[in-house]
Amino acid sequence: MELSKNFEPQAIEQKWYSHWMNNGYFKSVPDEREAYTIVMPPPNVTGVLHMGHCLNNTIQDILIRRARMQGKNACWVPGTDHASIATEAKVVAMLRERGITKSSLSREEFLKYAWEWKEKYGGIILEQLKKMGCSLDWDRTSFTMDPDYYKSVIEIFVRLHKDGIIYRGLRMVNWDPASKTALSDEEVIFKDIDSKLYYVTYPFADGSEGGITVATTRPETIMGDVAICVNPTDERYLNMIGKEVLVPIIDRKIKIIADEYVTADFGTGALKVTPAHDKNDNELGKKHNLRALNTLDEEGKFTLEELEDDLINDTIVSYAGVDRFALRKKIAVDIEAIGLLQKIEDYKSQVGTSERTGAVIESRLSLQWFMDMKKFIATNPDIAAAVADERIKFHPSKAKNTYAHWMDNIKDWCISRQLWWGQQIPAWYDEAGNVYVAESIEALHNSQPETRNIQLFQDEDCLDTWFSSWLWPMEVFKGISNPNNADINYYYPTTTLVTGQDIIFFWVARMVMAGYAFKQTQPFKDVYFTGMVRDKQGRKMSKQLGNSPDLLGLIDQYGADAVRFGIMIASPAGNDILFDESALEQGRNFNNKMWNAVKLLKMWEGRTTDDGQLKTNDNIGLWSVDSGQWSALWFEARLNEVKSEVNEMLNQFKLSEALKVIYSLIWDDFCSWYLEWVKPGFEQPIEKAVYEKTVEFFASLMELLHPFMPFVTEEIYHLLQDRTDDLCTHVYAAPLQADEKILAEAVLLKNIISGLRDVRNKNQVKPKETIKVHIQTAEAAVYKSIESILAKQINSASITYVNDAVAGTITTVIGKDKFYIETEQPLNMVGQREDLEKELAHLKGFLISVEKKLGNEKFVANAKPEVLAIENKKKADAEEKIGIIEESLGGME
RNA sequence: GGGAGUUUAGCUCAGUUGGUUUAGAGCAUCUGCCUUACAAGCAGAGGGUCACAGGUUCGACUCCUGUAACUCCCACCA
Repeated sequence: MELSKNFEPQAIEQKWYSHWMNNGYFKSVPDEREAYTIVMPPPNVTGVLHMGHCLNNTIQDILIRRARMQGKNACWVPGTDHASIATEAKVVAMLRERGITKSSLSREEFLKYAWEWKEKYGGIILEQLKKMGCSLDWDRTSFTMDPDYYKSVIEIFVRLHKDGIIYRGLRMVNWDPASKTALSDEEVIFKDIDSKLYYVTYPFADGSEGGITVATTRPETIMGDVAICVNPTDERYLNMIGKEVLVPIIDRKIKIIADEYVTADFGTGALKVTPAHDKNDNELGKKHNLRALNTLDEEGKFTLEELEDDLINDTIVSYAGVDRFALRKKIAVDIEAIGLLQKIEDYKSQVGTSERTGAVIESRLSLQWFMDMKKFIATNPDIAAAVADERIKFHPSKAKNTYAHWMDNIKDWCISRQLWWGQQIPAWYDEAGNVYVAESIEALHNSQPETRNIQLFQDEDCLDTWFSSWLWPMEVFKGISNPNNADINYYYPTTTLVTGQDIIFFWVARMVMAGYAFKQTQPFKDVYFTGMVRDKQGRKMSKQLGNSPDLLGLIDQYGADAVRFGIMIASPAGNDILFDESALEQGRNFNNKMWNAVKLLKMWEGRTTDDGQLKTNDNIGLWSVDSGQWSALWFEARLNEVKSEVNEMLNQFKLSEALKVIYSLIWDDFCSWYLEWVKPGFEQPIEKAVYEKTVEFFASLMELLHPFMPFVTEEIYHLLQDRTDDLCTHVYAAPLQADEKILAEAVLLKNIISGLRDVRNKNQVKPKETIKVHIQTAEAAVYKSIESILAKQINSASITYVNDAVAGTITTVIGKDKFYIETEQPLNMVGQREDLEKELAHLKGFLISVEKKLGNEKFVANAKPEVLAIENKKKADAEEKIGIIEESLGGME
């Protein structure tokens, strides 16, 4: 079979993914093995794959593939989230394009469109994950609005309501005027926004001279002002407390009141109180028994509805329906016209915006459903404790603090949304305003038969998306809808959760709560937090900036393995990653490197000589070692060494480092050293035992790399020799103890090869020119096992051992041995001297630092004996080397 | 305003409880090679007073204090 020049990923990716699927390798059913479970953070049902998903799912696939190869029962559950607000916004936008407004539709009609949309776009992201090689158990694909899932969410609501944890109340909520719904605190993102501070004077109501001036960023809310508040100790205003002033434009009489809450040194020290439009003002209003006059409708437009009829004038009427931001400017102009605007200052303030729509949030008094979180958490102390005591382990652990802080300061969760796409709140109202909560209308009728005769209306609102996704790790296994089934008992608690730090509150914390509250145990054991994927300059990836690469395009261009490599190689755990396309090139080059190694082996395949079994280390005498066999023994040891290292790193979730180590093992140790050492001369045969060992090594390397780069490794695994099994389900053998002695010998050999190549380079000895090497060493025996490799690697015609300097040669010192290199080149004595002198200076400097340490009585008295021994050895070594170099320099006179 | 984190080579990062030859890797750079697996490659090299200032210690990249810069989280002083 002729192999292509370079690795061509496209065809083989398709081939292997189908093969794995056809063999059902990703399917999991409970059995006697240990389970390794990951539930995928469900992407938004209408989303498309971006770099964040790529990172996240690559990590999950690495973990799940490794677990599978460790012989565990690996189960990775895919699925999507209905993403209430995000999806509804998209459906509304789609309808608008078709000339349909949401308000013209009934709930049923709207949901029909939404489901159509979901069916059309819902699967896209999951299909894209297949292209990345994700080994998900597709039969378990779940959706947060599947019938059973829906039922479970409702059931939990009812349960928590019964327990008095869910309640309905009129509260100040975060209102998103763009999507016309309430939001939870977590969905509000504060941004620094340049705004203005308007200084507005409220004249005294009794007609006396002057008035009180307030500084406000929101003049558009003055029609809702019900008081002016000052600090009771503020001497400027002492005599005004209790006086009445007129609200500009509307001329409402309001009192000047005093409260500690107001800080005297901000603005003018006087605050206008608008209880309907500000959380703090609302608190203040409650305390002082003030009315809350709402002047903005659900879209953030001015409304006169709650204003006193007798105060409404033409100006105010003209404001009706004007958007809050336009109104702000308008009112500023109007107040200036009546001489009450003192000045306008530039001001930077933190403004809350909607996480989804970006709209500026209004604080709005609204009747909503809430969860009393303090009460809820109190039902199970493990919720806070499990993370603190690392029953649930966060990686990186610093996320623990964030979690703890949030738990300590937890506030009630607003769970109702004025949306249709989602689980409709299972509450019914009668005309008298009584509330009935039940799983369904039938359940309600059954439990309270008298309700059959009452006209009931179900709450129009639906639940926050996160109120369904917090059940994800259990309900994907039907843990709520069908408790104690075989799956939930086997797979739950799940093993590892991989997710972004940005949803630690939205999702991670709430899953922990749900886990303990509804299943009495933790939802997962480890949480691996990924950072954010940023561009090369460290900017967030966003559509606006256009710096978000087209993932499928990248997969086409570089191959899925290269993309996986590229995103993982520079991905420190828990830190943001700066995505750079050159990392993908590195991945592609790596593919080619391995591909070419296969080609090399294929060339050897038909040219083996059968020279019996490979000798074991024990029966190799130093004086009769074959270089190929020695190399094989070395690589075996090296492989075992790295396998243990990688294993340890992966246990600690150091995925990026593990990949680096494997990369270097394959590229440097295997390709650059090992293959070159065992490579036969041109058209020469290779010893069969060595060839077979080499194939075995290569397969082991593919095994090690497979979780990271599944396609290329599976392909090579099969190319190396005919197989009846697949790498995908291959189970790792435990690594053996590495032979330390041969590892040390190899380090020496590598150093000498590099050192002598450097000498060749510096003396401009052409690569093709052979040299002769004479070694002056006290331990010639060690060299015997490696001399044939050494000779080949430095293109030396011979290696001989001498006891004295050889005249007319290039002299160099490596370790404690002297090397004399015979070449046809004219000798560059000056260069050599310089090199040796440089080395000598370095050693002398080093020796001084060691001697200084050893000369220090306190050091000798305090240092541990082993440290002292090391220092003494350093000193002896340095002195010995200095002696050797000085001798060499002397010989060069 | 409070809290957490980061600062090591041009770039991205390792550096485990203070001592392991006066700091390691990848990428990039430079030099030499079209050597028969691979120029998307091979061989070799250069490059860091470990952010700054103090302190503890026989000894500090590592521990402590302070400073600076950056990042993130929390908190609606209008």
